[in-house]
Amino acid sequence: MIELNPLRYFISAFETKTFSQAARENSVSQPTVSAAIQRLEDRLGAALFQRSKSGLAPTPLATRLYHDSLKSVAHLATLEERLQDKPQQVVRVHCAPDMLLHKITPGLNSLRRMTANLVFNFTEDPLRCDIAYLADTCVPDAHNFIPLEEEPFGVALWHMHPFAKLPGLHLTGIRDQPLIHRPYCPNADRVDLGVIQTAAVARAMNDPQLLDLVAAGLGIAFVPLSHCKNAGTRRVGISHRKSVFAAGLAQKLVNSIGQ
Amino acid sequence: MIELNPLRYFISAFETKTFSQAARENSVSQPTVSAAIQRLEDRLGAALFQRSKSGLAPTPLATRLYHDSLKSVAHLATLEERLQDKPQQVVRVHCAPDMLLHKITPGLNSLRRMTANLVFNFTEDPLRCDIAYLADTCVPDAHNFIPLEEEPFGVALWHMHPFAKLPGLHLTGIRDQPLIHRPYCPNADRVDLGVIQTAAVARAMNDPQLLDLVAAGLGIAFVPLSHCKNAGTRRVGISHRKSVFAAGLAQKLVNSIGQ
DNA sequence: GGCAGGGCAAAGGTAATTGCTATGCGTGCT
DNA sequence: AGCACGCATAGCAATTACCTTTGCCCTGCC
Repeated sequence: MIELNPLRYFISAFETKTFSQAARENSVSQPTVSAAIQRLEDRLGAALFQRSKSGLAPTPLATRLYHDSLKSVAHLATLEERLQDKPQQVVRVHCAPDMLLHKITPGLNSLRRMTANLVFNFTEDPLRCDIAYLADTCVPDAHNFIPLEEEPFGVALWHMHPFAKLPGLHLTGIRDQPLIHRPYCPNADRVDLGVIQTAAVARAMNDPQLLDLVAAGLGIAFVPLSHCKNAGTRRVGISHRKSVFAAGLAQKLVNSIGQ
Repeated sequence: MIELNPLRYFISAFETKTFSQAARENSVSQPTVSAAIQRLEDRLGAALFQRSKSGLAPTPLATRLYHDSLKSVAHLATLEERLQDKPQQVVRVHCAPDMLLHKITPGLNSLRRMTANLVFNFTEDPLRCDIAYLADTCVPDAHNFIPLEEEPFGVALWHMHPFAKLPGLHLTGIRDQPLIHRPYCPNADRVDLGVIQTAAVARAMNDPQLLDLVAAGLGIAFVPLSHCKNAGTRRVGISHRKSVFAAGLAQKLVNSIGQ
């Protein structure tokens, strides 16, 4: 009999492609996930993940198992709450325009899977919300915020940009580049303004939009390094900042995401 | 997190209304089922069964839990086999005309719930089948049969029959009663014929049919005691016989049914 | 090239869970 | 009254599930 917990660990691992993240999402240690998935594989007589040097690759069997078990596992995981007539829980989520939602979506996902009758309402208001994902420089005083991590800034470049292949980059080399501004970013003045203002080609309204512009080759932009995953990028040290969460269900999410 | 096994025990208990039968169906001891359901109730903070002196009565909560969890549990219970591409398994079942299917249906049920791609094909042929439910007096020699239990015979009476309220019955009292014959029963000659042949009012083709006739008040019949659960009945000691199962998946079924 | 960080696996120890047997008690049937 | 059956309790054994520590490898950074 395949039990529920191993399947939960597997589902998280399959979605995030890392055992460590799966462990965090399920509030267990990484070896626990390793062992559980090992047992699963032993029992099925075939591998679920290809452990290569650089990350995990799910096998076809894993894909089948995932799609086959997801619904039932999620359903049983929320059985308890459902039977107790829990009222619908609305969680208001705010994601600042200079933050990328995909950083917290795995956490939201696992939270929803474990909670019956849960609805996420996204809001523009960082004050009247249960979870806010924003830079610590714009944390409202009254709120119970939790520091998440620091991340260095870098330069986002079009993947075909000539600089994209350079091993490193100097600020001086950027002077002539068309720059896309981030007026909504609390650190915008510390990054953009100190370098060059004349070559501005656009003023975006949020970072996803901005990254689209970069990816289209319109110009370069100063963004947190983690924002450059999709568009080709090289980094240059400029400053640091912290990302933080608001209270409410936040602690669970922090456990799912932070280290 | 509510695990799978307790839910399986609960589902069996809910269906059969006895913990002991649930234990047999799941190949565990009765205290195990008791404890598991106790834990379930503790966790939910409410009773699932009303333990009265005469049997179990499921609470509304139990009904909700049953319908809510049945599908998911059954789905996950067969995950393993499904992932291993088990071909469809056809199990040919024979139920003799003098046996009542409902005796083995709980076993069939739990077997199907634990097995992926399982189909029961019912057949009239007691030789070419995987499971046969029949009296030991008609067991084919070559087969690997397993004795199930002995059960005494009795007299099936219409529930409004004047005899139905008597504490006991003598064979002499039956002489004048209209009798329904069971020509398909291997012991028919040992029961019917020894008593009276003249008052026969019908010759049924199988026991379910016969019991319908009894329930309609057409007459009385000699049948195994367990056949009289629905129609009002009083018993008279006549003879014993054994019921048995054939090989194949039979052992699992025997565990589910026999003591 | 050297160093730090992150991720996976293996080993050893601990605690909780799950199951069993044995027993007692109350019912119902004979 | 005696017997069979079903549920609950108690005490016990064994598995398991988990954690921490450690080591190794890869990657990214200086």
